[in-house]
Amino acid sequence: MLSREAVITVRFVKSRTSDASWLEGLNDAQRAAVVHQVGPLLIVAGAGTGKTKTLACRVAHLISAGMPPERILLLTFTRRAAETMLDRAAKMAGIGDGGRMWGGTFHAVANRLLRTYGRAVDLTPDFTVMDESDAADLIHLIRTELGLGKGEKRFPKKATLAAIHSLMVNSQRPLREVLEAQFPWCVEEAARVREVLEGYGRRKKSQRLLDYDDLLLYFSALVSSSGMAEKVAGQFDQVLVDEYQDTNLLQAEILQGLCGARRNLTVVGDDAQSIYSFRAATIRNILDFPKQFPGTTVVTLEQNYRSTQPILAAANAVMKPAKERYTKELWSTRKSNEKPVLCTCRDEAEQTESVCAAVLDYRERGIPLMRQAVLFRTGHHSAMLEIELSRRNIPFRKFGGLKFLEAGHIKDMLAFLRILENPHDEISWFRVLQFLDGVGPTSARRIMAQLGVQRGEDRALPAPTDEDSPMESPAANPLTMLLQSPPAVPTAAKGQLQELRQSLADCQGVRHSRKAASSTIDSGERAEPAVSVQIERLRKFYEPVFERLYDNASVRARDLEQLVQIALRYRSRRSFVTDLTLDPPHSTSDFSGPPHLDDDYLVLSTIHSAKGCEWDVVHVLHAADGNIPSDMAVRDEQGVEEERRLFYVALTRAKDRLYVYFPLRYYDRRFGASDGHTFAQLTRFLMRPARALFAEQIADGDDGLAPIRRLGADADPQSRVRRLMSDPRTESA
DNA sequence: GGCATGTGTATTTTT
DNA sequence: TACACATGCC
Repeated sequence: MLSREAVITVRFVKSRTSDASWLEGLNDAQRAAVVHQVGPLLIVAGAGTGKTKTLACRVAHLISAGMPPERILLLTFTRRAAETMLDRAAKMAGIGDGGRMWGGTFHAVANRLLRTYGRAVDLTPDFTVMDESDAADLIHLIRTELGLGKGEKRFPKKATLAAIHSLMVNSQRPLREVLEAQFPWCVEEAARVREVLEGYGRRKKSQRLLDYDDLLLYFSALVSSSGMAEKVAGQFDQVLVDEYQDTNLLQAEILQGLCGARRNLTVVGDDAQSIYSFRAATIRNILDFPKQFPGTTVVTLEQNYRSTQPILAAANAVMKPAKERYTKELWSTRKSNEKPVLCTCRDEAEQTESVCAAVLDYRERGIPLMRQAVLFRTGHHSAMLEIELSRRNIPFRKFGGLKFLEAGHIKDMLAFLRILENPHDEISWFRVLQFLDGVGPTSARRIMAQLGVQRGEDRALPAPTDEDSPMESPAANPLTMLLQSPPAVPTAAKGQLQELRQSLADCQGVRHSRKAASSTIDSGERAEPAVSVQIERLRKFYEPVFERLYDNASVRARDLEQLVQIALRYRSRRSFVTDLTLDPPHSTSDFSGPPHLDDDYLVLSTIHSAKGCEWDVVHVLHAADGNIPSDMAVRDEQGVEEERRLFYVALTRAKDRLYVYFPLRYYDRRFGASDGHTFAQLTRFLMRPARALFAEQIADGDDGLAPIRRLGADADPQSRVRRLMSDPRTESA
């Protein structure tokens, strides 16, 4: 897996030695940020202004000044970003193990701290972390139990309920307010929504499940609890936060607790790139930072090292009408005569055609696919392009959109592992039991009750006393129950049940149906086979189920292989399962043939996932109103403003060349199947004067891309010759 | 009653 | 594509 910023890292490290000469490579503003001494620091870093470099240098500087690496905490948006930065800093500072520094997402750091200090906030260290869809599934379970959704009125669906809950927690606003603001059609049902969510809270607690929001919630509790705050906060002398514009209120609260009175806090961000309000991120965090942390030093980085001046001019023009922001005007010394291109196409097919042609053309001209990217608002915007790319044997990887982890078969496999990890995990049982023939929701519930999956909800967790938590007696463990005294199942499933029990037992490293040791130690500690081995064993049971369940089983089987590959890197099942939910692989290469990682490939990405990345050539698809801005987001001004920033993020990913495509007609699935074509309007963000900064092309005309398009045609003699000469392996990879 | 199966439909962005 | 919902089968 290639780091998005790997290129920069290598280049930088090679040209610098490990003494402090790296300070010389900085401009004045960057240097000021790097050498800042104590107290809160806000670095307002425009797109491409060397933010990563500055942050890494600052860490290196701190270390050179004598700060022990393990007393530095770097919070980032993705784990990869943390790794990249710490790695760079370690090399600059000339220390071998950057591993001693703390780095990761808020969620990952929360997980790590809570495994150690969780007891202080009434949490046993053996909790499992659920992802968003697990949360939705658990909510669904409660929703049906309460008989909701059967009434004559429609009741919010599980995903909606999960979203409501998450927004409420992360924005720390009361339920009613959240409903009124974001889910007005659910206001009437407020009482029942509350009922479901309360049940959800109780269930999580009794089953030791934490969702993403809980991680932050408990983290916050930890750093504000009277006993632990000192201890936890006292571990760190300096806290640095990247992408601060995309943090939420809860995260700001955590920082308050974490930095305590010392307030040695550095935050970096760009208010113009705040694009995660749907996850309750609030632009207020960065705008109000100086108020929240009095005595803040503000440093603004405005020199852009990434893009050519014409690209920046266009991006700035798009941003100009934005209302509240830190004013900054990005500038670059990278001159160019090439304006960004606005390419009007007849329809999506022509857009696809144009992109393919341009991509291939640039490749011919020496820009590898890797240094080009296609960006779009939503995952399915690239559907047609993906088909065309595979038809033409152009390898690509897609970031964002449907994730590996969300695929049903991956969730299936994880469900087994999670039962082994936490035998009270209700959603996993519910999923697994229904693999048995003739077992549906009702039977699954019955069996779960029989096994005692659901602990009494009122029963408190074991008091946080001494080291090893006094687990319930082995007999009360649902997994042990299953192995010792199999529950009644439909006759058709008898054999399957036997297989299931055997597979699970094999993973435990404990002999089937033998009296479990009376030890009170966590059963996971007993000589458990490697995770990859466990997966292989579970497949014995799962394989037939899998083939019955999914009609494209052969394609999906590859993913299971990949899961095994990932598992090989992990020592324990717990860290594997946790890591996978906390830092899921987020690319798919399903359609582009077998993944040769060293091969050149084109990057397709949602704009959200493109954050922090850069490419020589960037193609932005579907720049039509309704797509950008998404018509889901245009109800209020804030929504539109966020879409503006999103578009800005897309434009500022480009270093040398930028293409924005505008298909005149697009297919809108909402309007029937026969002829759902809609005539589109150009995105409102490219009205005058921004539009004037683009060179306009008509894809279909005799000018513009016509010469480029010819290259793609088989009939073109030149391309036929080229094809004959080129290496077949790279050509058809 | 509960399960398998088929049909229609609605799909933002993600730690 | 996956999910909610309706229908027919054990």
